[in-house]
Amino acid sequence: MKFAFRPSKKGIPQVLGELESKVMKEVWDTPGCTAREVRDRLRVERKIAYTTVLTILDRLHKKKLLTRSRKGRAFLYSPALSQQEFDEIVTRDVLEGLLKEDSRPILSTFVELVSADEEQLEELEELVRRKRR
Amino acid sequence: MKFAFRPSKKGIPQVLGELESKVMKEVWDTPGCTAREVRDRLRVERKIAYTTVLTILDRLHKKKLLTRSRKGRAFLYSPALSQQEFDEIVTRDVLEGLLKEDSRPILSTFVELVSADEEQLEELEELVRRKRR
DNA sequence: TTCTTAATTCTACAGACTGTAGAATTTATA
DNA sequence: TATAAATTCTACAGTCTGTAGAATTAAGAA
Repeated sequence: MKFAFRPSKKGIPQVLGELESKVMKEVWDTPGCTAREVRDRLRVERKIAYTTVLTILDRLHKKKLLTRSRKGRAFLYSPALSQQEFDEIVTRDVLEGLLKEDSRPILSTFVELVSADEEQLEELEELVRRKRR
Repeated sequence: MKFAFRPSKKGIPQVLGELESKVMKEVWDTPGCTAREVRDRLRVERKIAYTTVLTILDRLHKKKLLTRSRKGRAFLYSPALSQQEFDEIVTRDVLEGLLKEDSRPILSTFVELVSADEEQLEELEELVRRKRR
């Protein structure tokens, strides 16, 4: 996958557009759904054209985030990855991207941020300990 | 600052465009330089119009990455931040962005990636130890 | 088989970001 | 005050995302 990570956003929109994110969420909630189903569920929130949803589904499919199969004349869309897998890949790519640089300042900034929460720091310590045996 | 981080790139272009990155580098190398100087130095590599360089300098100034003052009829451009400061902010923002999510998987992915290099892992261990007392 | 209609595909435009650069305008100084 | 240098203005292209109408395709009904 090749994406831009927007630190200022929260959740999936750090990586996908707002509407793309909503559509992904619908498909994660209901794998194997049709465009019409997605559109109907988005419609609850606000007015949106059916073809807009189709375009987004198609773009997510081109990005290989959705798979699809035919049922009658409609497509059934499913996630290519679970949200956990997706999150994992994003985290990995972003961290690898950061660690391309001199790792010293990254390590220290990371530890500093993690230290803001005592439990997080303990968790980190434990993880390091386990690796270090 | 508000930026998108592109993990697939390397260095400053993870955050700025290619040309913007080159221009920043020139200004970091020679604080207080003029547009003409930057253009002349970029010219060594490839053909580029003077106004293109001006546009980029102006955009970087609008992004508050460059400051400028007048000298005669020309502007002198200087970095608003050292490259170290810039890198630090990027690292911080990206890590904070990641840590908005459930931190457990991020911690473990981080430790996993860092473990690929024994020295990095030791460094991390030391940093954690220091925080922990 | 042909028709109806749901569904898809095609096309397009807008706004943000980046690269690119000519044209018009301003201004320092000879 | 004229001129050359510098800036500002404007604009277009390509990418990404949001938006949606128009045209086309094809499943299922008659």
